[in-house]
Amino acid sequence: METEIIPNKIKINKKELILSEAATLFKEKGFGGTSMRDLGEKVGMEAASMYNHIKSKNEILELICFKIANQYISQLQEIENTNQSFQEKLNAIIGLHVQLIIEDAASVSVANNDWKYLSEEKKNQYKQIRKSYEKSFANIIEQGMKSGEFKKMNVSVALFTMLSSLRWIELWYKPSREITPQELEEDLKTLLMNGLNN
Amino acid sequence: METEIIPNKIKINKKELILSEAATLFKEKGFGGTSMRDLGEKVGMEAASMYNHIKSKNEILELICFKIANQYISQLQEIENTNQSFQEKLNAIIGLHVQLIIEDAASVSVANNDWKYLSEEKKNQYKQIRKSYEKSFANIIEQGMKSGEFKKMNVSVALFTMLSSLRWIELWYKPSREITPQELEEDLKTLLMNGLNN
DNA sequence: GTCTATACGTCGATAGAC
DNA sequence: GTCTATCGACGTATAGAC
Repeated sequence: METEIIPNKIKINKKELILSEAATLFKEKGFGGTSMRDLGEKVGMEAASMYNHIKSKNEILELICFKIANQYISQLQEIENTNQSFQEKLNAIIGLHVQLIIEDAASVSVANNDWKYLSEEKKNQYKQIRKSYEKSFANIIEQGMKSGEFKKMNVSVALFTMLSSLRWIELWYKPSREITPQELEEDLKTLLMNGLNN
Repeated sequence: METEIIPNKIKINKKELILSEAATLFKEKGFGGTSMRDLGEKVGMEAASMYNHIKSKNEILELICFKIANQYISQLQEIENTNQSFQEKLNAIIGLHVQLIIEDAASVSVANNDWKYLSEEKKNQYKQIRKSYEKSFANIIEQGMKSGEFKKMNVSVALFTMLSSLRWIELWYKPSREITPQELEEDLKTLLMNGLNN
């Protein structure tokens, strides 16, 4: 392991550097719009040299997408296994999304937008993971409707409205915005749980 | 004009056919993932032959993106110029998005996702149009907050939450879904204006 | 492990016959 | 207006020197 610690900054190895720069570029220009030569330039390496660290351009995409997918899955499971009310669970999910986006906006963006460029096999795997995430999420909503905590409506409409309300953050949030992550999270919870109407 | 009417089906000319098939393919595989040869196959024509109808692959993208952008802009202006309450105006905007997506989901998807592949000049034009749309939308939200109709919160958070809540429909809605456009619109209005909580 | 050179495919687009 | 043939650019990836 060549990882070493430098004051206030974790120095990452070449492979991690490639993945990190790739996420930034894919977010900006899309997977198809980013060439290995573009990426090499950012990494400070000829395109050919990167093949000593990764197997293919597609492997980069896979590593990014599945890293994010696994984070969402594992954290959702933790939320599911608590004894909170359904309302509290939904609030926790909103917090989870805000947190993951703020931690690594570029990778989340790639997972959300460029997964369709995965190989057929990996794409199917990815879709299955996503589906299972949506199913768990939908279950919480549905149970909350049955318990009377939530309004009764089409569960898919509620699910996808919440999911996409959480996705735009990745496109919009920058540390320079005049809003803290805490305020962002607060407003989102208010809006989704109680609506805009006064 | 070689357009002619066939019972229950409007026969469109070659250029419109190319644009329509392109929107479907771009939505499915992305602009970068779709080759002119792919498109030619769907249209029933060699790739080279399409250049008798369009100037370039990029022109196809421009025509799709600006057609949609102009529809949103002009219809938003109509809503702005009415004497409704701000709440009613927001409801009308929700209805506008549902309607445009149901009319032409593929083109809306392309305008939302592939605009970044526009030429530098056209991309700037597009971003400006989008910005002006967002500004008008934000004004309605802000005025409603001032009038006391809406809860006071960060206007951008409210704006982008609403906008992205309306975007997922394009990815999800199919006529085969067990929900009518009317029910979809109704649930969206309830959720965004009054929240999920009971 | 990084480089240069390059193989080899596919891309958008054009030329010119019909 | 459609075709076949093809150009030149650029894509990913590999080979082999250092």
